[in-house]
Amino acid sequence: MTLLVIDGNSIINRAFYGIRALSNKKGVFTNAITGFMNILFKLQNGFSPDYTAVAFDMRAPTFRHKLYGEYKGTRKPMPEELAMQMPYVKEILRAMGIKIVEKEGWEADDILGTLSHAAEREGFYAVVATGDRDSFQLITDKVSVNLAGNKEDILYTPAEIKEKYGVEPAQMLEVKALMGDSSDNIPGVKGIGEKTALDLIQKYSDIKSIYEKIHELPISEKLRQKLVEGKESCFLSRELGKIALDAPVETDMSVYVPAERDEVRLAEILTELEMFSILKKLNISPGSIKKAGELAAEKEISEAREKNGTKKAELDKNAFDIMLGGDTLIVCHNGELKKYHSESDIKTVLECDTEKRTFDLKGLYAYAMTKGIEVKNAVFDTTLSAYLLNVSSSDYSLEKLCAEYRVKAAETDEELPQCLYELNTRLTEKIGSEGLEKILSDIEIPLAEVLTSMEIDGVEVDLKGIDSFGEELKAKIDDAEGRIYELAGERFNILSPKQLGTVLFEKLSLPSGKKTKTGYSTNADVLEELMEKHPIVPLISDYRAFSKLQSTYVSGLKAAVKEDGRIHSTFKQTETRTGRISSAEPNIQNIPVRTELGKNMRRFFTAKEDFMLVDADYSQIELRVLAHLADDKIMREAFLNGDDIHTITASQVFNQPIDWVTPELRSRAKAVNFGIVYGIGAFSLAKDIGVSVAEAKRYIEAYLSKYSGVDGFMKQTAENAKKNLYVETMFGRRRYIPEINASNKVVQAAAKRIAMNTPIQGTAADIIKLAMIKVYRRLKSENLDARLILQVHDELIVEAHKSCAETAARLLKEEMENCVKMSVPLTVDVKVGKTWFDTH
DNA sequence: CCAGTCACG
DNA sequence: ACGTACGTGACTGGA
Repeated sequence: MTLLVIDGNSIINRAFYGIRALSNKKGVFTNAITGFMNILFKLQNGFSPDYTAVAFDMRAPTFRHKLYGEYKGTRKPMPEELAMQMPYVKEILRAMGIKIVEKEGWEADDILGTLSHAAEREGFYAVVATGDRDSFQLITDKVSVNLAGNKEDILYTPAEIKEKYGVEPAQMLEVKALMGDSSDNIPGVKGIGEKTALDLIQKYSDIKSIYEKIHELPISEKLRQKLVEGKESCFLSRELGKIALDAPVETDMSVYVPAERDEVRLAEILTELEMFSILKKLNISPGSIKKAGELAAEKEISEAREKNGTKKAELDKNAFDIMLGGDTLIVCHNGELKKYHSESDIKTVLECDTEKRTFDLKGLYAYAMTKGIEVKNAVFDTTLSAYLLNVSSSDYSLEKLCAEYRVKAAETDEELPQCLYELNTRLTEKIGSEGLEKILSDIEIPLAEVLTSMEIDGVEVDLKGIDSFGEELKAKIDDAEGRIYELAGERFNILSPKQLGTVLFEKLSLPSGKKTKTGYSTNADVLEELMEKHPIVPLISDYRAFSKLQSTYVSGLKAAVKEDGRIHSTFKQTETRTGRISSAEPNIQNIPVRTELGKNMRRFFTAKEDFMLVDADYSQIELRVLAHLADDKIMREAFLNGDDIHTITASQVFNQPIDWVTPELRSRAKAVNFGIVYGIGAFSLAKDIGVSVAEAKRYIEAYLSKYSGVDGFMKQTAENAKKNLYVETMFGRRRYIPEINASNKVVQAAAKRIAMNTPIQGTAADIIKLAMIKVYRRLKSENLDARLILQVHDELIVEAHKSCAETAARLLKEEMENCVKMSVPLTVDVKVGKTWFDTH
């Protein structure tokens, strides 16, 4: 028979600090709960205990704790993010039927001691699971300690302790009496550390024996003096460190046999916490999950309806719920599922007038477009809706969504129609109650078609050109490499930050500034500081730049070219938290442009024969969005006048007439403008433009006092975020930011910056998405031999036949500038060229 | 698989 | 005293 007794506080504490912050959408943190549950599973699987108990601290001002108070009273209070997780852990344990043991005035440690001791008396084995080593004194032949959450997953037995510390487990208390424990505020003997303490106890067994013959011991006079002076503290420490074996808790083991678990309750709590992986590990029956889902959904829906005055969604039963599985089209209709395999059948279904609710619309378009099939009347998409409802998720699989929206997941094809219908109903309701219908129907759904078309078209690349550029780079890399080895006096891997750090900061003794978690920082900022200090530094900087170009761009792009001589990047529609689209395999949105050398890469992105590239980019779209959202008088005026915004900002911030603004001042003002958009901090601004932090602080203050609309907008946005736990773009796209109320100041400050930046970046993203849809449609309706092929956040690229390139250019500018009405004009610069390089 | 680095808007 | 601007994706080295 085995008893598992867990130190709840200690394990939860470990989990909290060991796992990065996780939270559900409502801002309940879940990292400690998740960590605790995983450790609990591991312990249950590892030891298959017959009895289980979880102990928690309950400190109260009893006599014993008044004694403690002097020492332990100084312990930091539990952070709010951790405290809020405690009741959930307890509730989960109760639902699992696991006994919680706590007693006013007693610490978890004492309960561990008492229960393990009681188990031993019965002749049982006991495993004590805790995060700290205090409990080693409890170890006996029958009681072992598992240091849960530790890397080395050792089960500590008397033999282990003896081997590791050279003393008996019971003597660990004696050791502690000497060395103390700073984390527990146990003083020990001043000046004695672990080594001396272990040595003394190994030789003399316990503190009593030591002090009995303290004057005869063959030890240094210095040590003797320390011991004599620390005598009182030593005996007190022993008392403080001693774990009780007689706490007044139930010691009849039969109480700790787990009771039957309440599956519905478990499912309820875990779905509320959005802890689906744990839910899965518990193997809860689908019936219970469904029941819990119904209960929770009912509650949530009625709450949402009450708040928004909306009524229950009734989805059209005649519409199709559609999914693509490989080359098979799965169509659910009125509870029935049909599969279509032949292209002509699929064409008939997709092109019929019946309304369609899809799952992964872009995927469906990808299939359809390549076969010349249209998708008619797509009115709803599961994936896109789920994205709009929670832009921060990284998994929009059907399985995950069913769990998140409390719909019973389909285990067989027969159940799929029900599942999709219910899931889509839930999503439709939420889209409605959060005001996201427009953004779904007018932006994301039509955009899916545009993105698919762009992916299919791709962009032509000049392979020969890339190759010869690669040759040039190779020569530069080899040359730099040779010189670096020469200056360093050895060969090493220059791309290894670790090896490079050793060479720069140890061998060459250059002043090392910043450090990273793993060693010296060697990033571009650090190298910049060292530029003049040693001739090897600029070479390393060059070597890095050449290698980056070679590996990511030359080799990377070459590998991505398909048989048609074009690159077909994937545009991801549900990836970013701000509403931007992202590009991958290869990423086409980070092709070099800022350096002369890197810019050359753009020569290899070219229009096909007889075609031209038409490149149109928004000018300062984010600042214009800010001027509009903040309704800032001065900033709006500047854009309405067509003034240079950075010059105006310089004139405002530095209090200079416009004509007196030097390039240097303009450049600083530009950095301030960027900083404002990102949610500025004086430290970073100072670093960016190379002035003192005090100076940077003055700039920001001046900025916000001149642009008072911006100041008000930022304050209002942060306030709204705190109240709602989300922020919105001009079009209502939402991002939840639960961390906005974090007690950790650093976390909260970061959340605040996100809150201020997201409406700006997100609105700009909404605008260009609208522009893409308009441009796509117009190119089509006007029958131009021109296609939208690339998007780089504020820039659209069209490949147009040379005969209509100028027409396409005018069309692009017109659609982009007029796609939304704002209180400031949007302006677009367009250029036509054979290659991407030529259009800049 | 993560950390560090660096390319873009 | 601490950590320090928003949003991405790809590559390399090294545990």
